[in-house]
Amino acid sequence: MEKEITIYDIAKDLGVSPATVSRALNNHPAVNEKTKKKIYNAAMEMGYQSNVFASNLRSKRTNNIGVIVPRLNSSFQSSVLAGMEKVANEAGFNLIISQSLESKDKEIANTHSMFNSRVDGLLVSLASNTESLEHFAPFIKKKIPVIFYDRVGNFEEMFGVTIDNMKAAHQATSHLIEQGCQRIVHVLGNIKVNVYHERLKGYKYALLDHSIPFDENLIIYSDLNEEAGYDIVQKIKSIEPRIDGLFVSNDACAASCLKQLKLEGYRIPEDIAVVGFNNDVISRLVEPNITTINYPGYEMGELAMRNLINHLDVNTENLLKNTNRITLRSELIIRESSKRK
Amino acid sequence: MEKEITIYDIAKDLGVSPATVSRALNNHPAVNEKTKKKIYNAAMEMGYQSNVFASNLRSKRTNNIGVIVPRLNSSFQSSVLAGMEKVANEAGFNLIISQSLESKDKEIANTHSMFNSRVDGLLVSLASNTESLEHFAPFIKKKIPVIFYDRVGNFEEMFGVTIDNMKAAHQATSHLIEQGCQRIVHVLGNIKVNVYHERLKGYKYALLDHSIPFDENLIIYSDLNEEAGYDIVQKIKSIEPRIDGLFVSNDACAASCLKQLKLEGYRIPEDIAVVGFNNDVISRLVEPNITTINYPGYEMGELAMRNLINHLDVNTENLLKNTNRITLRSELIIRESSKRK
DNA sequence: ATTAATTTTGAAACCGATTTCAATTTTTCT
DNA sequence: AGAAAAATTGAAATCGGTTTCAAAATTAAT
Repeated sequence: MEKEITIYDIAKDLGVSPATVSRALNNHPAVNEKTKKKIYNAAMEMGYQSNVFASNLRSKRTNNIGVIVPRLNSSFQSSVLAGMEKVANEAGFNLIISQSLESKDKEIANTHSMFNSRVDGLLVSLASNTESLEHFAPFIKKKIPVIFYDRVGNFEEMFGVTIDNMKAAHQATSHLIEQGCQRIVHVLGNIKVNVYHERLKGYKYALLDHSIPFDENLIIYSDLNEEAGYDIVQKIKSIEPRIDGLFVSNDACAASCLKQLKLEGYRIPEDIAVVGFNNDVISRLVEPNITTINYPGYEMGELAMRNLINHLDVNTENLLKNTNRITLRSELIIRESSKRK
Repeated sequence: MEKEITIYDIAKDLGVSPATVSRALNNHPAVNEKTKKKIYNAAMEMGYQSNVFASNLRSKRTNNIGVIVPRLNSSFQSSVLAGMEKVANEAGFNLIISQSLESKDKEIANTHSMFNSRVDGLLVSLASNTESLEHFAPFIKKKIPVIFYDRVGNFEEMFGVTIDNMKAAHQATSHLIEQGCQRIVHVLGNIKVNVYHERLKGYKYALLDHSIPFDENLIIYSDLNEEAGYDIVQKIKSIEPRIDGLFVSNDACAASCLKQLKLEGYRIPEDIAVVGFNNDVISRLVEPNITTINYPGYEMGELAMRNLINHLDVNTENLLKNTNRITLRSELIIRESSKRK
């Protein structure tokens, strides 16, 4: 075990006090420029490395920010993380990332673990079966900021960064109606998740606005993965009267449906017009290209992180009250899968 | 600011010494079971939370493991991270993740930052322009284990978890040859990256083994993103004599090429047989399905992390010498894009 | 009952940087 | 030059667990 260089070593070497060394290295104004230079150089030469533990112990800060995502291996989530990492890195924070794997219990465990490792702030996209936010209470009590993004839950009290899912779904559905669709199937995930809950609402309102009756049979619940297409299309085939529009809450799943529909001989968009969600790479690569909602994951990550970091400055306590929910702009991108001339 | 409960508070409350409290909470054998119970309960009731800073300061461990990836928003990397997170979480470690964005300089900065935050170990997939491993020297000197995965560089000294890229490329190329291809284009990324370097070798050897001359014109360098298809196909069109096989080092890019080739009127696989790499979701969703190499990202993450954690136990120093490079099994998955009856 | 062996416990040093408060040095002003 | 003000510096306490070493308490052995 090598002996580490401490500020005491530097102090002894230069015949000054550890206090001065500490101040110099933190660029404290109350230390003479010459002494500073001297200390910098000595620290350099001796290969000094600040001991974060000791420093954290006093400052009570880790410069670590926790992120809890439902799944790491999701195209959307990894864009979000990329955006977060960029902002955090530039601001000198580290990212501690863990995944809940869509399990409430694992989310709770992760939350505890983040709390114990004393992250300075927490960013969370909720698991699909999370029913309460109790497990975040310790953070609130200690005034450690917690910001939710995307999966913000149906809880009013919390900060969150989302898109307007209702509006987006309304747009998507309206678009299908404008293309002549009258019987539109909506495929979505667990209704407990705000994201799907709101999209369903948007779907319903769009029907209402165009005087199309809502039909419960046209709602299909799914885990939305890339293999779900088969089952979904089987269900679709059995629906009477025939459907002519399909709005899937996720591009990978939409692509899977598209493939299966083509296998079954449906023409897209003539027989069934299809709209996805997310604007994943995949929506641009399958044939026909899938009309989708552009869902700005990277920006969402940047914004959520920037917001969190703002909360960390003690001076900006008022921000806490002013910013309750931030809504990012999303947009419908019309492509071949739904465009009827 | 709330006063935090410390072991001193508990000690005073129960009339024992802080030392005993510390030992009890760490389940040290040299403390009476009854006292332990008593202390556990008191700690519970008082809402005690261990202060990691103080604890780290002595133990010199953070329980944080650093991961540096080229990009977070990559389907492959996020699978790897998912695997790593699972193993780390189960073993009680946190993951600190940062991305190099394929920049050597950012990688160096991230490495420094990880070192300063005193991670217990480091997992790295190198940026494409990294030319030396100097920046990891401080880790080596302090005996902090560093393990590379996937992008391990062309450096012999290092531990690493990879697949046998040469063999995989050999298999892919041989398969195309067996389907009757004679003029096979290989699309790959920066040759400095071991992954592409080795795949090119595999491609060449496969040609050699089937007595097909190597033609420099059939090698196309690309950044392999999902929009690269257009340029690649333009190049392909200009190649004389015509090509009849295409081996792309990445599924997203292969899909992009596939789409573009179809737009240009090529029949797949009759005119050009296509093989990708990675077995990304996308390879199963485009039409025709893309023949590809199954690249076990999740397992690679698990394995790399398990390996790193092993290195952390001081008793297993011998492991260091025994394990130099771990090679994961990969396999060719034959699908319609290359299957000629 | 006495001694030896074993368990438990506590006092105090320690990890390394930060910070308060007072002391010292330097600069400025009459 | 002498006093007052400003700029630097240092001693020592502090953050909260962990650990060493020795003392005290308990159990086992003779």
